Amino acid sequence: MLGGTYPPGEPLSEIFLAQQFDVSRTPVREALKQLERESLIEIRPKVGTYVREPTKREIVELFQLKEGLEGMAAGLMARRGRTPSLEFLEKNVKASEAASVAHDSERYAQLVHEFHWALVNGSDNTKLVEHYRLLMNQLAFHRLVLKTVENPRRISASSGEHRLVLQMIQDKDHFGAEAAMRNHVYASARELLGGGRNS
Amino acid sequence: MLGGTYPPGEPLSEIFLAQQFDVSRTPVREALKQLERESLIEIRPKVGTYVREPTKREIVELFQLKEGLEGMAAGLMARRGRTPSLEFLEKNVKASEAASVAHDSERYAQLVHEFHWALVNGSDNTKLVEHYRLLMNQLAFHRLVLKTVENPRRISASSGEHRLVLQMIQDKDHFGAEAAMRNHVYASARELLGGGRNS
DNA sequence: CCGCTATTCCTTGCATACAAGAACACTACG
DNA sequence: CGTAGTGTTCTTGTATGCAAGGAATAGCGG
Repeated sequence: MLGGTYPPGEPLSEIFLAQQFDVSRTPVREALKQLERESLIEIRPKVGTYVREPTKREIVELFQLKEGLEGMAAGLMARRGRTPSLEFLEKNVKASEAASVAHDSERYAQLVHEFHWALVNGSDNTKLVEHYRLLMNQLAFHRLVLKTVENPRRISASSGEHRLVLQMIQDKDHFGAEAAMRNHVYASARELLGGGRNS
Repeated sequence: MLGGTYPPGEPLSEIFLAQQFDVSRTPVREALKQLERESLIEIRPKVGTYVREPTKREIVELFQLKEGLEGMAAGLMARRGRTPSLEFLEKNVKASEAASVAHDSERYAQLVHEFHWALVNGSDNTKLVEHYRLLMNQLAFHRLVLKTVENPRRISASSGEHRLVLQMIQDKDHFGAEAAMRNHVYASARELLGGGRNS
C-alpha cells in the first residue's frame, strides 16, 4: 500500500486515502490498523494518523534483532545440506564478487538484498521468515537504510563476508555459519549507523 | 479478547461475537483481522472464520524461534551488568529451587513463566520483546504447552538450567549465557514435543 | 433409491451515516 | 494587550444496511 514514500510526521487522513484508492474508509481503516501494528504509523484516537518516525534506539534494536534472526537462519541452513537455496546462494556470491570488482554498486546492492532473503528463506522455517519480514518492513522504509553503501572498501569486505558465510554453510558448520553471519550483519549495521554497539 | 478457550476448528461468526460483547460487527472485525495476522484464526472470505490449529511443523518452528530469541535475550542481558531485571531473576531462581524441592509444580510453572519473561524484558530491547510476545501468543493458546510438565526429574533439571543461565549473566558471559539459555529452551521443548530436533 | 440441479440461507466484504472527542480559531472580557 | 471561554470543524470510532459469494439443502428427474 505505502509503496511510495510519505514524509514522516505527515498526517494521513482516512478519507483522503479512501479517495486516493477509490474505496470507502472501511478497507482503508483495516490497512491502517495493520500498519499501526507494524509500527509504521501511529493512530492517535480522535486526533489523526501520522507516519511514524523510528527513534535511533529503535533502529539499533531492530539491527540487533536482524543480527540474531539472520544468524539463526544461517545456522539452520547450515544443517540442511544441499538445497536449492544453497545453490542460489552460491550463484549469488559469485555474482556479488563480480559486481564488487566491477564497482557496480547498484547491482551489488540488489545482490546483497537477494543474499539475505535467500538465506532467511533457506532456513526452512516459515515462522522465522514471517518475523523477518515484519522486521524488514520496519527497516526498509527508513531512508537511513536506503542509502546504499558505496564505500568500495566496505563492498569488498562485505563480499568476502558473504563468501565466508557460504563456506560455513557448505561445510555444514552451523556454529561457524551463525557466527559469520552475525559478524557480517553487525559490520554492515556499524557501517550504516556509524560505529558503537550500543546507542 | 480470546481470554478463554474456543475449540480449534470452531466457526466464529462475527455477528455472534458482536452479540456476545454487545458491540457492532465493526470492532469485532478489526479484532479478528488482528488475530488473523497473528495466525491465531483463519478467515476464509465469504465462508467463515475458524480457530486455527497449528501444525506440528509450525510448533517446532515456533520453538526454534523461541530458542533463538530467548538465547538472544540472555546474551543481551549478560552485557548489561546489574539491573532490576537481574535482581528479579536472582529471587526467581531461589524461589524456583524452593518450589522444586517442595514438589510444588503449580508454583514452579508460574515461576518458570516469570523467569522467561523477566529475561526477555531484561534484554532491554523493546523490539525483541514485541516479537517474543507475538511468538508466545501463538504458543500460549495451544493446549500442548498448557499441560505443565510435572515430571520431577525435569523440574529439577530445569531449575538447575535456570541457575546456570543466571550464573552466566552474573558473570557477564554473554556467550555462555546465550548457549545456556538455548540449551534450556531446547531441553524444555524436547520434553514437551517428545524428542527429535526436526519434526 | 441415487444423482443432479436450483434455490435458499449463511457467511464475510464494503459503503455510508452518525456519534464522540480533540484541536483550533475567534471572541469577549479583564 | 493578554487570557480565558466558547463554538466550529476536523479527526477517528461505531453502528447499520446492502452486496457478493459460497455451502448446504431441498426438490426434481432418472
